[in-house]
Amino acid sequence: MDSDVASPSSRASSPELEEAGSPELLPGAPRPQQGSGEPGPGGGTPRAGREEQAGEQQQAQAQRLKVNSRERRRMQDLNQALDGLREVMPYSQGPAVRKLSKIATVLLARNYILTLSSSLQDMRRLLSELHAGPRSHPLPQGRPMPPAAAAAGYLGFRPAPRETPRTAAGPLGPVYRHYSGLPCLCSLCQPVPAPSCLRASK
DNA sequence: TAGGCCATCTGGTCCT
DNA sequence: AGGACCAGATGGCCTA
Repeated sequence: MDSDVASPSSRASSPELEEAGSPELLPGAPRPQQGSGEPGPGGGTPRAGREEQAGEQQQAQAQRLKVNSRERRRMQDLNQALDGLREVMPYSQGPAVRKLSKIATVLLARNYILTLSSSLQDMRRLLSELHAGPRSHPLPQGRPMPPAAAAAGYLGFRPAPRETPRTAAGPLGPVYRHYSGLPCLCSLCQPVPAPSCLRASK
């Protein structure tokens, strides 16, 4: 909830755009990059030609601003969606905890879903076994104990407690922590192919 | 100070 | 033609 959903940006890095006024072409953002320099050096056109050119430039500029604005909005929507995802993720949230990075959020969400699916399957199997034979032992002898408790933990998941038994300084960074009593969701403990950008390289 | 993360701009591509 | 999506580039902020 404390996320930056409402604010235009979560980081101070974003050059505060004047929402209503002139959003584009920020004062401190002269983008000299990419050879998008003036297209026409002015091929000897007289006054009329120059005015026409200026008009075209203005039009192109306006079009650019529009595209930029749309793109900005698109990215903000994406970030909102990510914030929504963070809100339901099992990691401690609060002012003292840094926000999960985007990539960590996505990876964690995937593992979370996988774990929930697995737990759900176990629960269903348990239920069907219970219904099948009332007198029989709910758990076959040789079978490894299903993580029923863990599943229950997930199904009735509460915001993680303060205590953090051990930390994972892995791909998910210092933000994510392992919690006692809950199967780990991080990519260290789950077979999730970590993208190259996350592989420990230093 | 280096590296991580991020927001933004921009050009390209694809789709409607 | 216009919009959505994507990826590369750039520069700012923050932390170890």
